[in-house]
Amino acid sequence: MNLKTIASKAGVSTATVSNVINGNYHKVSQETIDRVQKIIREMNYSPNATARSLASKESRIIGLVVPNMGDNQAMDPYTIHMLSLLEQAVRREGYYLMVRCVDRCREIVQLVNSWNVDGVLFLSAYPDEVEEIEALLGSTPSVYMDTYASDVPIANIGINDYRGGFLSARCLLERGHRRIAFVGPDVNSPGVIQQRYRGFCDALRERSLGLAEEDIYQAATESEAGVEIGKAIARSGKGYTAVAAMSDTLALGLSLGLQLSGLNVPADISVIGFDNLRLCRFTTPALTTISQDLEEKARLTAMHLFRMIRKKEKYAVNEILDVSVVERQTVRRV
Amino acid sequence: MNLKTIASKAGVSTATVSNVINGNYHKVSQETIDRVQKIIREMNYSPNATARSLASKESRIIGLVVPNMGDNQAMDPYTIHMLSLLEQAVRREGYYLMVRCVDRCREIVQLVNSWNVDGVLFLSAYPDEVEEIEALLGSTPSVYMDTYASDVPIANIGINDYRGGFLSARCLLERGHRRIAFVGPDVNSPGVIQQRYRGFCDALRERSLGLAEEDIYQAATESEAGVEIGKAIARSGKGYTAVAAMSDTLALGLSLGLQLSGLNVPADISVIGFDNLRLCRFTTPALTTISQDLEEKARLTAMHLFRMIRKKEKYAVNEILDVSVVERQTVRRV
DNA sequence: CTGAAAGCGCTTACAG
DNA sequence: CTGAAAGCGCTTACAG
Repeated sequence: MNLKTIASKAGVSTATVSNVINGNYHKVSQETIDRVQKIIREMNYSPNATARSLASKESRIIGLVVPNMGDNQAMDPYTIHMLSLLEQAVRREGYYLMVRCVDRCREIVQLVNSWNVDGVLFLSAYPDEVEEIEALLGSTPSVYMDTYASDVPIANIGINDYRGGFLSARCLLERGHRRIAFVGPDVNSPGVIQQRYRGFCDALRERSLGLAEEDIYQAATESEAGVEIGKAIARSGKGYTAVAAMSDTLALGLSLGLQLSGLNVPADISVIGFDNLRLCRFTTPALTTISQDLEEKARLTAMHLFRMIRKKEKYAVNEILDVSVVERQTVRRV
Repeated sequence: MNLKTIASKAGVSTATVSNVINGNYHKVSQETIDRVQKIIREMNYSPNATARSLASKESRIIGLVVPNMGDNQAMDPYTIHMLSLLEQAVRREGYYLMVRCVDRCREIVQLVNSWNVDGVLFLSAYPDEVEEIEALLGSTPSVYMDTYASDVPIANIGINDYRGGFLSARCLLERGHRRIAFVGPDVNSPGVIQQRYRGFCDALRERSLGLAEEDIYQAATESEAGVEIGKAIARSGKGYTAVAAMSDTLALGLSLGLQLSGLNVPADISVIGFDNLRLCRFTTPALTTISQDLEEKARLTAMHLFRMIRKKEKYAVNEILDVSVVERQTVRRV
């Protein structure tokens, strides 16, 4: 059941069997190849990846780092959808996916050191930890998603968050909304949300409008948090006609909170989401949202990682995908 | 950066360092322990898992097998939610999670052989492949979810599917529905759906009703498939007053299909789902469904696996969790 | 084209 | 309590 067994059955050395297994055909005669392969098939042999990895310093493992995950946290639909797309991509290349949820990205040290991972994918990272992570990773290929780290040369695949925020506001403005609430995670820490926020404000500014401090409702991206905010908005007495949420999950929670407070969406108040998750189409009313192309994002991310692995060379790149408004039923004209 | 380095810095043998790392404290004096640990910390050393695994035949890797996944398929919300719960459980125990999506479960051979995984979790398996899988796995601990394989002694954590189906029908019957459509994957192959189907039929039978062949609509669990079925049901002219879907995702798609065809849920037709995914609460109208406790299911599954690992012994067990009706807004009284 | 041998970084009896 | 040494199952120069 190991190389040695195969080698002796075939009457060759382990080196030769190894060469056959690894496709180094130019080092082996055709008849030896055939004989060895036949025996491997007959014995249903599959090489021990652990030994292989130890000897070759490669592992065929891709580490997937899911950040912002405390001990008792489950993944949100966006994360989970992306995970599933990346798993597919990794599987197609014949690699293994090791998923690691962490609170902060630097907790991956062990994953990388221990398992000789061939590459690491970050579902997102904070700008201020990227430098440390890269130092840690050394020459191990890595690709980040949605990471704004202008000072460190990394491979990043993201979307045009600024424009997403801009379109979100413009969609509401064009439909006559003026009293708008903005709901999302912290707009003050650099990253995805801050960019969306800036775009959002700039669109308002074009119409000589602004976003007051009190019109910004801070919430994590889970739907549960959205419910509370929805209620708060309903009883705020601020006369909002629309709410812009920075994620679809948040938007769904918001809508529920608003409805529980007696407001009808969109008759009384409009809601716009962000991401265009699949479930947006299946709610009633269907959620109007800013669409990003998750499939393409996953595809590009995997593509760059495997290109680095094949080239045996890391490189920096910054691919920014476009976004667009998907109009459904939760934003009405006032 | 390896054991040897640490050993020489500490002036001891690699065996001693190894003992310290592995907590075999009874084999080492306290002062040696302290000295070695200090150096390990100073050098920020973390052992090579690959070498460790090769030497010890353990890996700290848990394989998670996600079945029914073709090459271009993404995971559905149920799968994905469960994955996230299991990842959490595995992480808490200090293990690594290797996710493997497969079409049929037997494709895991490589995973298991190659990586010396310490345990395998199956998100579900077909009864007819369980025996083969178990032969393959040998003494490697394994726990299945939602698997009906009465002839092979395995550890299985499931829910009372029969009762779930029964409750689904009874909920509709009690509210006066008589013309009911049943929507779900194949009821003819043994497993989860067949059990639900049987329970469903038995509840109808109690009222001297039955389910005609033509009232059974077969569909995969994705929402997209549901949309088409919803349309088909709307134009069937069969006068259904209610539809029972065997998954929430299917129910959401169904609702959309019905609405696109001009039927209002629940005014014109009622819908009941199955699973009680989180998103049921956030749709309008909120989905009435059969609830299963995913958290508990994940917890029990992980618990049994790690118990086997610690005991170094596989055992058979069949834990069946209860289900219940969660009434929301999609089923009305007629 | 083929094989003997060293080495990857650990763990684990075993002897002392 | 400690260490020398074999071994886990591969890969990879290197010599022939």
